[in-house]
Amino acid sequence: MSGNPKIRNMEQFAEASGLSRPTVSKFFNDPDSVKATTRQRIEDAIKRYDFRPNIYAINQNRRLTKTIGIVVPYLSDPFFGEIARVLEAKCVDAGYSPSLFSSNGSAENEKQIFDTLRSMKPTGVLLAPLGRLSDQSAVASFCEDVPTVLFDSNVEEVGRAFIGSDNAQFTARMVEYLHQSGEPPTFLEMKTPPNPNARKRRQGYIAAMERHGLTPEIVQIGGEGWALEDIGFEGGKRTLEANAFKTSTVLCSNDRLAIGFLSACHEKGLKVGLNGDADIRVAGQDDHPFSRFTYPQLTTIAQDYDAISRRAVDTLLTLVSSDNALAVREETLFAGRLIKRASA
Amino acid sequence: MSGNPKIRNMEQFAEASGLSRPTVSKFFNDPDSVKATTRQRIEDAIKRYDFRPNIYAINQNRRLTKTIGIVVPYLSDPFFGEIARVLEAKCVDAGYSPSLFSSNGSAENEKQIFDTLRSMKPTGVLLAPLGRLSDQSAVASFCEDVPTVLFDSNVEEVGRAFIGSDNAQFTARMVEYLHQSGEPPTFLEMKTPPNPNARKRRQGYIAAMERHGLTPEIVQIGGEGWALEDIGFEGGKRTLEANAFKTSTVLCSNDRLAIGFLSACHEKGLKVGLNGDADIRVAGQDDHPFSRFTYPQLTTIAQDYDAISRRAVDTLLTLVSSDNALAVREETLFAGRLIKRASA
DNA sequence: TCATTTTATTTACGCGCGTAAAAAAGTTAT
DNA sequence: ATAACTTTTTTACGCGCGTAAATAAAATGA
Repeated sequence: MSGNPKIRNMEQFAEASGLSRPTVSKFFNDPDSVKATTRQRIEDAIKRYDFRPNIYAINQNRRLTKTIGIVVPYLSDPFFGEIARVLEAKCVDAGYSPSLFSSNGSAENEKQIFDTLRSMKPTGVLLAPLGRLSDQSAVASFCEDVPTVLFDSNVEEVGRAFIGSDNAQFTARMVEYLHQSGEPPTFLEMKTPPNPNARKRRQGYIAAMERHGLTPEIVQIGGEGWALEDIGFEGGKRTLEANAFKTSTVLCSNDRLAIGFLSACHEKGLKVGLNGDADIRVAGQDDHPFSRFTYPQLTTIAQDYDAISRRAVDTLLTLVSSDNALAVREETLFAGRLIKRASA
Repeated sequence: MSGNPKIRNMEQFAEASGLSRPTVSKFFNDPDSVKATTRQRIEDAIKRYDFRPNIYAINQNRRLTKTIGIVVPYLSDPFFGEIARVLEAKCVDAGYSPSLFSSNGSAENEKQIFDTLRSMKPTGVLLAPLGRLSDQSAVASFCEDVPTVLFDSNVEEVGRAFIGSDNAQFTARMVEYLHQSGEPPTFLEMKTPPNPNARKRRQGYIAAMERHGLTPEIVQIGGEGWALEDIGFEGGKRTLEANAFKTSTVLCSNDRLAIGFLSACHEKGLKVGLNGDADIRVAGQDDHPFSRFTYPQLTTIAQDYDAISRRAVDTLLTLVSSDNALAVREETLFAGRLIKRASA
């Protein structure tokens, strides 16, 4: 294939394929902008010499960088890993080069990523901010500079659009189910959760309970950071020891907390499940990839990964293709689907 | 801070800070290459104008791109998520800009990433190849073109170095423990595993069993791809139904398989554990982040994440700083640590 | 203080490509 | 075949920076 390795730039490549450099340049910007026969000649030459234009030279001169930044708060979390995977794929499909970053739970990292992204001059950015932990003004000013679509966790009035889950619906649906199938749940959450969805979920829980004429029962546990399973385990253990649950049905703010809490239940010798011989029912929210493999399998509300990521990319693309003219900042919330499994 | 937003390039920045462009350029290449007072003036000016040189113009002209590519086979796998996180941090510490890619289990993606990386002209690349699924010649030719250190899964004779775990030691240690604490294990693995470590682990198992004068018992389950928990669950269920385990101690090729297999055991009503009243003992390998939260908690061998990632980055950096003169391709294998938990 | 060394400036070119304008060549319709 | 259109070529400039060589200025040292 690469018979002649002597091609070092577009000039030489154009010469070797018997065309002028501007024509070749035009092709690389949009293969359909040249005549079909010309295009064929170039594509043949590409195979023959396997030439690729220098991306740095391209990006230096183009206003449209053809690159999209993707930022998630914690890539080791399979939830975000999965989201990132889908987002990447969709960007590639749309002809963009995704560039992936994880702030790893640190606002300092997040700011550094913003700097890097600014200097990359990307077409647009898909950003799942740290939330409460973020440097709010840093996020806001970044979104001013770069066309950004927020996802997963919302920051009011910031970014061109927000795509996420309808957290109020999540908890409402789950409360309804738990209530009907036995007993209304106590809500288990962190006192200072790293993810801003937590607040919406608590509010949703309270609202749902009150709609049913029930008294909300909330247990808040300590801990900081993103080691949510550990926090759920430690906090759950302490709470169980203190006998602080008013009911024997627990709805956790998210699946990772629930996964830790399940461990705490096991440690305390509690049998978790829906059946009559069980001591406690436990439910989560998110349908985390591992929630199918807990024991018992975790009842939860599934986030619509695919819809969220598809819509996020679509929104960003229409945004940047239409001269950034999204009249009004729109928020799209997707409903969750109840996944009944053995834990509740 | 950004009082004067009029600075658009290094020329203007140099003027605004009362210096010449070459001096400023020198500073950005190496802040210590200019006099302390000059450096201070530039650093003040940076804060005042928050100027950052155009990375595309920089990279076009420098041979040393100051960027390092990181490629993993599956980012949604928390194991690789964690490795990637540590690698990224270490690259940043060393003054490089890491660029993260996941081939998501597809050789096609992997090749595309190679192309992207080639055009990025990175200082070096840290690559965990897909292994068996990789286009072997694509991997080899890429490693010819770009200084690459392989990690996690080895490809013979390819790349400048390999850093990974001593898989033979892993299985040997585990077999020894399981043997001494009860009964030697049957080995559970995929018939066609996506990760090449699997082969080494099987061989290690066989060797270890024979060293103890025992007959190796291997159960291979079907399935393709990276949904290892599902594969472990489905295959495990079928195997249990067929009563195919010769012993009631099972060593899984990796933790994710084990996590799925645990679910299969629960579904079949088997009690997993070390105690006398348990039906079966299950162990894994890797110390996957979730193995502490299975029920029962998974006994496993811990990969030394930190040592592997630290060594991988170090090796790459010395490699590229010493004119790529690593005399001989070196392979570094780290031993695993036995983590005794409740499942075995 | 003057000679020596270190550091900064001036000047000038190159990197690989985008892109605009005008001219040339090729294509299609009548 | 001629006019009208489409596509390609020519020419030429610019992007923002690296970098080299010669020169000038500043710091150091005895």
